[in-house]
Amino acid sequence: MVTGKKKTEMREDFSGKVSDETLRKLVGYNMKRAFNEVQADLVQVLQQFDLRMMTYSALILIVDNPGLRQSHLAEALAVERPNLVIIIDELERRGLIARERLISDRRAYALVATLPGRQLYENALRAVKAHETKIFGDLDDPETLKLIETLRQVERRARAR
Amino acid sequence: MVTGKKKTEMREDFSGKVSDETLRKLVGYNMKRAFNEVQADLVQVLQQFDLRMMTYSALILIVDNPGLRQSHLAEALAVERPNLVIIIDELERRGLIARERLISDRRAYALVATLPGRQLYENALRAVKAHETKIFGDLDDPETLKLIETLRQVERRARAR
DNA sequence: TATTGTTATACTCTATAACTATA
DNA sequence: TATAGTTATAGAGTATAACAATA
Repeated sequence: MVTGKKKTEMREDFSGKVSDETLRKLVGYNMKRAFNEVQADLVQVLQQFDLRMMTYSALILIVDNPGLRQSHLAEALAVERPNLVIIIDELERRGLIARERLISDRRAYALVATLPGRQLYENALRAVKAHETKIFGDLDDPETLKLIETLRQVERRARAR
Repeated sequence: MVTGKKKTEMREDFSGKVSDETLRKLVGYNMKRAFNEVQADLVQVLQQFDLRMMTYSALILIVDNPGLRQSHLAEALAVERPNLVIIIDELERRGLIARERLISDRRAYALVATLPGRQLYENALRAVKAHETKIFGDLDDPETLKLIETLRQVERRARAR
């Protein structure tokens, strides 16, 4: 061996200098690592409101779209219907939303937010925006808007696989 | 009501036009949705090689860093040690890598890729790069490099929470 | 027959505590 | 006493099949 080092000695020289160049050249890997960190911070923010990411996303869509059905909510959030049931159960049990039977189609529910639900929406949104500003910078900056645009384009292109 | 529509009628008008403006203004939500789609495509690509995302990431680092220890690999991949064990088990069982005891510290293993492991690395990497080019465009383009740089910056800022 | 919401279930990913063997 | 790897386990998140009520 040219370096003069023995094989077994070489194999111990990895204290903190592992090469991850190959992985770091892949966009997907960097997306995963970045999102994991963002998510870890967001989870802590939402914990203060006793919300998880999916329960909060659902609450937002229900407040913004009063009366929508579970099936439409599931589609909008890209969640399977069975998984949405427990999310809605939790929001309803906490009195943040209500299931109202439709007269025109008695199979379906119209989902509506309660006053406490709308208040929690506002308070949590303020905290989430602060969290996002901390990580991404001003949310109205051209650079942030460009990032969102890029991500949406990536989503579309990956969806059209 | 000004529109003249009854409440219950309004609550059915949600066929495909759910407003998700609030969520779509949040960078994190767009990251999640984009990554979910990218991941779904990547999973299919790796399935052809009987690899999952974590087994493939681990294989890459072992090939690129012959002799590294499991603890260093776990740290580099941001995976808890117990979860890495089953990943390494699988790679070893398939003859893609080997655990070699260190003489200097008989608690630790040096992880090394086998020839089949290095060959699978090459073949899978070719497929993964094709998948990434399909979704992100040319991987050497300034725009792609900029996206990676942005993601890494986001990762650092979120980590420094 | 088809659809809405539901139940049951299973599989993956991830996180923690405690053990063993070595240091 | 501390560290490397391991075991067991539990919690999320997600996916599918099958059912009851209704269309």
